[in-house]
Amino acid sequence: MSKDILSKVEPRDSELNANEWVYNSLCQLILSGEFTPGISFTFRGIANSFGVSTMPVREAAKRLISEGALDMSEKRRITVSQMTQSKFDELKIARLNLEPQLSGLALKHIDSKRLKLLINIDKNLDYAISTGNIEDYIKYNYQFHFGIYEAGSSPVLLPLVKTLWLRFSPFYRIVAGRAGTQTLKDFHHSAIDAIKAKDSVALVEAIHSDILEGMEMLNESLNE
Amino acid sequence: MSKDILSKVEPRDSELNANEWVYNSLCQLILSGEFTPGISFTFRGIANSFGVSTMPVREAAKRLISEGALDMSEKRRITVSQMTQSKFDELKIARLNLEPQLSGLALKHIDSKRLKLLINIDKNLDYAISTGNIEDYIKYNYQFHFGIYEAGSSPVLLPLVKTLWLRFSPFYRIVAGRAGTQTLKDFHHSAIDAIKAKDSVALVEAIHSDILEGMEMLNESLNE
DNA sequence: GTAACATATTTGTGATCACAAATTATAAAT
DNA sequence: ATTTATAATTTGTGATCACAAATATGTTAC
Repeated sequence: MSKDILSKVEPRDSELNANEWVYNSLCQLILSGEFTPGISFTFRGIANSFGVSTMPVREAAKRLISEGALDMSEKRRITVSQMTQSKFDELKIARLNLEPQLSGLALKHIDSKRLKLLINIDKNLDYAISTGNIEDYIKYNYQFHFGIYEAGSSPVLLPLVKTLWLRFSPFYRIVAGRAGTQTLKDFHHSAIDAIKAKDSVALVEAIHSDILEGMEMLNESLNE
Repeated sequence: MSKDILSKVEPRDSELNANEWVYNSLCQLILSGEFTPGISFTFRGIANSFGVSTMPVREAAKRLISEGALDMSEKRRITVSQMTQSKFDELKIARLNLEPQLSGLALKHIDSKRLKLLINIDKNLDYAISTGNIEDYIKYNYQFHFGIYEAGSSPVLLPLVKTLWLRFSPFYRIVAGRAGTQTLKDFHHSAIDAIKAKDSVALVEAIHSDILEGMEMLNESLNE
């Protein structure tokens, strides 16, 4: 792992344990599409990059392995998990069954301040789509979805869903450089309308459609 | 943690890493209802019980913490997570949305040998219900569900569902000693019939009903 | 008896070390 | 040039140590 990883990562909060800092940082790197599937590390390599010992790295990486985001596939090597069609299908099923429900639970906790935030994120997202900026698309798409999900406190479903995102996010990198984003319909507008109207059924439906579309885009790239 | 934990646990396979052995063992203890909610440990205590150093225990326990089965709530103490009504509701939602789907995916991979196994497990389950033996009920109920789920290889959904079971299983202990099991209808028979008929819709429906009933039983105990 | 304080012990965290196993690099042979 | 054999390096694993912070224990004072 290159030494300049630190520049792409939040500096360490003094109150944060080393292992939590490493874990959060690796999550951020995965979720932002910074890691390509197949890229590989070693504990010592990551430890050197972060300037810590191997101990906190082991805890952080092992956790990500158990969450399915990383693999210890070849022996003595930590890799970003490769995607397969069947894994992808399962991820799609899990997302479609959990995330709409989660958004439904969160709806009643979305206040006007958060709504304003979501509208702003969506504006950035629109721009990213129109300019084909896949990196910003990844970032704002994540912020939009979790901006909704995190409104309600869902200690079970929210971490579950986050592990799903950790698994498919590296594959946005595959669609980078293509014109894929420009063909996307924007179900986020429907979601925002539903939130304004406090219409739970409509919000669930919008999130469902959005997931379907996003995963379809990824699926097409997977089969080429 | 008492020293005789080793007697309740599979002996260590020589090919298994220490941390995997400890993890599997702790899972087994949790899933079998051996641990009561609120019971607390220390890394060193577990390490002594298993006769290993704290290293593999840290990895195993940290993983279970990240999976929501254990908590590091009070500082310097590892506990079996306490249940709350809202956590329980989320677990119910997650189970109802994932497990029926998972059983549907697995159906086509259930051969006659596995069907025979399931019928046998169900027989044991019936007996456990009729005699009010909650410990056997827990064991055979787990074997029945995962006997179905594990038929198909679902690398995403299966581990996800397992973490759900790790979270609610300790609460079967609460209903121990009550006559709760004797009032249970047996949706496992419906499930077996559906498997025999290779009827996916019926199987999904049976698993759904079974989860609903099982969680309802737990929910009643939670509110007393 | 009970509260307040000081002491002793235990805890999780992070770093370091030893080691066998796996990988990579090097040399030799055909 | 390609394969084979050997040496050197790197890897994950598990154990141990140091340490600050938290807990438990003992002691005193009222």
